[in-house]
Amino acid sequence: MSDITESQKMPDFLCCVDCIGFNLRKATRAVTQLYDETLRPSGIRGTQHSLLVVLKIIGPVLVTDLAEKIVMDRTTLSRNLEVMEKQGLVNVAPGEDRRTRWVTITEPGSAVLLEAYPLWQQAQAKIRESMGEERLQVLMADLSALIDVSQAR
Amino acid sequence: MSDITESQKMPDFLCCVDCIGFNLRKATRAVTQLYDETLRPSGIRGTQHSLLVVLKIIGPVLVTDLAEKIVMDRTTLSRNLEVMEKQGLVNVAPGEDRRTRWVTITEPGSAVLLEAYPLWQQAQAKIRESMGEERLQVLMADLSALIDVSQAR
DNA sequence: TTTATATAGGAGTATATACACATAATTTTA
DNA sequence: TAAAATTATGTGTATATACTCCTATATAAA
Repeated sequence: MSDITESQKMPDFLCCVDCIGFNLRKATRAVTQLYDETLRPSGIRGTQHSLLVVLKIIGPVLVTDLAEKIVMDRTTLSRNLEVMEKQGLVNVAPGEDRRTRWVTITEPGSAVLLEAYPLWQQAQAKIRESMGEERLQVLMADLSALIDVSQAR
Repeated sequence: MSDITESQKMPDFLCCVDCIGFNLRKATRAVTQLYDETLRPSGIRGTQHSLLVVLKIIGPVLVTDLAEKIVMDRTTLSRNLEVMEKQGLVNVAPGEDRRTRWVTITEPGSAVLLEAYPLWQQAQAKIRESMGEERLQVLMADLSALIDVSQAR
């Protein structure tokens, strides 16, 4: 067998099905669907729920700061906030520095969040009870580590 | 303190930042960006790369079967395939059962996949070397378990 | 103080995602 | 075999995602 033949051999790509990104996206699709479905009676999705939660805890906050906090592209966050502002869930208002926008959860937003709470608990409990507490703690730490290595430049 | 006051107390939502869905999406955004950025010279994204890999290994395959295999909504897959067909990466052709469509990776699709291989390896290695092999094995198993519990009805 | 640079955000475009509904073809049932 | 049920897929609509380019504003430098 010649070296040329050896070096030109087509890989079988079997190892590529272990792609971290692929498997993360796959799991995220399934899990997001569970949360979305469970949250449906509240009228908001998982993404919106998470955004309201963060705003409730750390808001008011600037768009760019919020984006960095939740590891979301600034423009993605802007588009998401646009929808939620139309729905009356959040308020986006210019600051003293007129380049900036302060994002705040509204009173209706807080009400929806409260209404969604038992629903969110239900989805969260389903996973928690199946996976177990310790396993989830490890998973959370690993997800955090994935963010760190992915953002390391 | 009365029972009514107690029961009406607003939760602080701090526990909600441990939402599995939220943290999964957060990590997926970061990791997907790493793969997308690394794959950029090949002209395809992580999602498309994964799709080509699966097609290379198990194709030709019907749309619905492929969707189930990769835990993706059938209509989402259709939309993604539409783009990739326009780019000449895949072929979608009707089967004998005229309701069905067989999806196949094309010759150009295979070529792109081969070109993307070292790039994908680079992104994968970066994460692998940072996280370690055993930790990743556990993570993969946990992601798989998340899919199972999320889809359990 | 004018100019250069940096920062915050928006707009255009494109892919990724999925639900509700519709259609066409096949299979099952009466 | 004709009607009913099932199956495979497509369409309309909406949110989620992010890159590139652009504008407005503020800060630093000359």
